[in-house]
Amino acid sequence: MVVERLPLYLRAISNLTKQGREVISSQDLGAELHTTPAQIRKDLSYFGRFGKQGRGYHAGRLLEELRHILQLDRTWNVTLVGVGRLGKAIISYPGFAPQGFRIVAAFDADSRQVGQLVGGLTVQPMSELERAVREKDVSIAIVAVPATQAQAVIQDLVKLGIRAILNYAPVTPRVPDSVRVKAIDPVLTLQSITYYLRPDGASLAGEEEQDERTPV
Amino acid sequence: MVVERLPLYLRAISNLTKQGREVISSQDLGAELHTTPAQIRKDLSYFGRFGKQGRGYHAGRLLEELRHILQLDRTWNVTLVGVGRLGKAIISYPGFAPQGFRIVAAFDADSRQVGQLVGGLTVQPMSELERAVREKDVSIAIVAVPATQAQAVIQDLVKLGIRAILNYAPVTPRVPDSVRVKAIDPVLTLQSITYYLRPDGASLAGEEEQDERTPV
DNA sequence: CAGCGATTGTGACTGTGGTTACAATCCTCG
DNA sequence: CGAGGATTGTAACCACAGTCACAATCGCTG
Ligand SMILES: NC(=O)c1ccc[n+]([C@@H]2O[C@H](COP(=O)([O-])OP(=O)(O)OC[C@H]3O[C@@H](n4cnc5c(N)ncnc54)[C@H](O)[C@@H]3O)[C@@H](O)[C@H]2O)c1
Ligand SMILES: NC(=O)c1ccc[n+]([C@@H]2O[C@H](COP(=O)([O-])OP(=O)(O)OC[C@H]3O[C@@H](n4cnc5c(N)ncnc54)[C@H](O)[C@@H]3O)[C@@H](O)[C@H]2O)c1
Repeated sequence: MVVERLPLYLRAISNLTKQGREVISSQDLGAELHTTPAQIRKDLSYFGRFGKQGRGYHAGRLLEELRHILQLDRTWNVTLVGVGRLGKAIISYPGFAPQGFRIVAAFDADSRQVGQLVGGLTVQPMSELERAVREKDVSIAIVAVPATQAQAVIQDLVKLGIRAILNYAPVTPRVPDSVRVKAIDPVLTLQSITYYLRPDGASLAGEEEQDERTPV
Repeated sequence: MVVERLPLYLRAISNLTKQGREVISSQDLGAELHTTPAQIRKDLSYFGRFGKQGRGYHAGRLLEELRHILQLDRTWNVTLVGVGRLGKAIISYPGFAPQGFRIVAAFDADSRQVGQLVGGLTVQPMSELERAVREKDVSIAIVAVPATQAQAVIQDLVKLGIRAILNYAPVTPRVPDSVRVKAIDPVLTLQSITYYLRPDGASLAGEEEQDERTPV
């Protein structure tokens, strides 16, 4: 949970730095991210003491520390499997590289996709996957194949030694515990959002709006 | 947290149903979703008693109940703002409609995008946004504009009465408490994933691997 | 250099989410 | 129709993430 927030902090600090800020307080960060300063201090203190009382955190220093904690002080090679509509948007997304994630190879099972040049990369056939993972030291894969293919593709990736997967397919794949899988699924997200979209903003869940509990 | 899992249950039950299953136990669901049966029972019991001891849950019944809880027993009209590379992939994604999310209008500020036909929708100029939201009863918006524009666009959407936003832009926008915002950001996701990608799988965080706590 | 305002780091507390264990209940089958 | 196996629902328990409050510390200023 903490770890999921650190990238958010990273982004906020980065933004404030670009605005010329040198020193940043937990208040500043809290305001930027819409959370409480205490939360931020607690999170950071979990990894070390980076601030100065009465002053705040030195932006550059904190950036570096967070990058180090998250292992973002290096480059990560990423491979993409499934270069359909979504895959194409992902490849040509310029947001990965500046953060140290380089998509170094893209693969598709469809021969009509193979050979295409997308975002500076030539789409390769699946038969080349193994070599690429090995030679290019890839440890992260982005999966953007149809749901029916996802489990099989992911299984292959795991066999090749991939250690983390960003999965766009609407499935919950089975992987060894050693492999981290994170899913991105807009439908699931929308499906939970609607829960809160009640006319009155009322809640459900067993009528717990009765604050006086009637003892049996 | 519970609410975020329900869509997962929904999907799993739906899958099992398609495989012909009529009755589903918490075990089955747990196996499918890679969680514990107890977790699932607890979650469900929070909203009511849907199962039968010794048997399990009736798939159809449970599906309906979950849909009702999440307010998915209706159609939701959605609008998309920002029809760039990502926006185009989203519009033409066939996964929304079957779950009751209909993208009924798409908007872009760039006149070169306006008028284009994408996935059965004609891209409209921003000036038409207000009318569409009003006339088509849109309460959810998907935002896929550049980061620099996101806050402004979202502010406008909120003013028009949008109650939920699925935000793809890498910013944490400020919105009133009444508006739900969920972000989808693959970079943030990758940035937290790398934390766990240590060679040995070791953890960091103040060396808490010492299980014997030395009392002060 | 003392006093002051600001801000951190953290101990203590709180609440909530998750796990465990089991009584209650149900279906089936002989 | 009774026994047995299966499975739920939940009470009791546990753990931990988040909140609160404050002493400790810092830089600045006069
Ligand atoms: N388009 C979106 O906005 C969107 C959003 C969320 C999730 N998704 C999911 O992402 C995935 C891809 O979506 P899309 O719209 O790009 O679909 P798509 O059909 O356009 O692309 C899928 C690509 O995967 C390739 N493929 C199929 N089987 C393969 C295999 N075994 N190995 C390698 N490549 C294979 C296909 O040739 C195709 O190019 C789907 O699972 C979809 O549900 C898409
Ligand atoms: N492409 C991806 O895979 C991807 C992944 C994650 C996040 N994102 C984010 O999604 C957003 C869009 O990404 P993209 O790759 O589609 O970029 P893009 O530049 O291809 O598309 C952005 C679109 O938004 C339009 N736009 C700009 N300002 C606008 C405004 N004020 N109102 C309405 N429309 C406006 C532009 O005309 C353009 O068509 C960005 O914030 C990006 O960071 C993209």
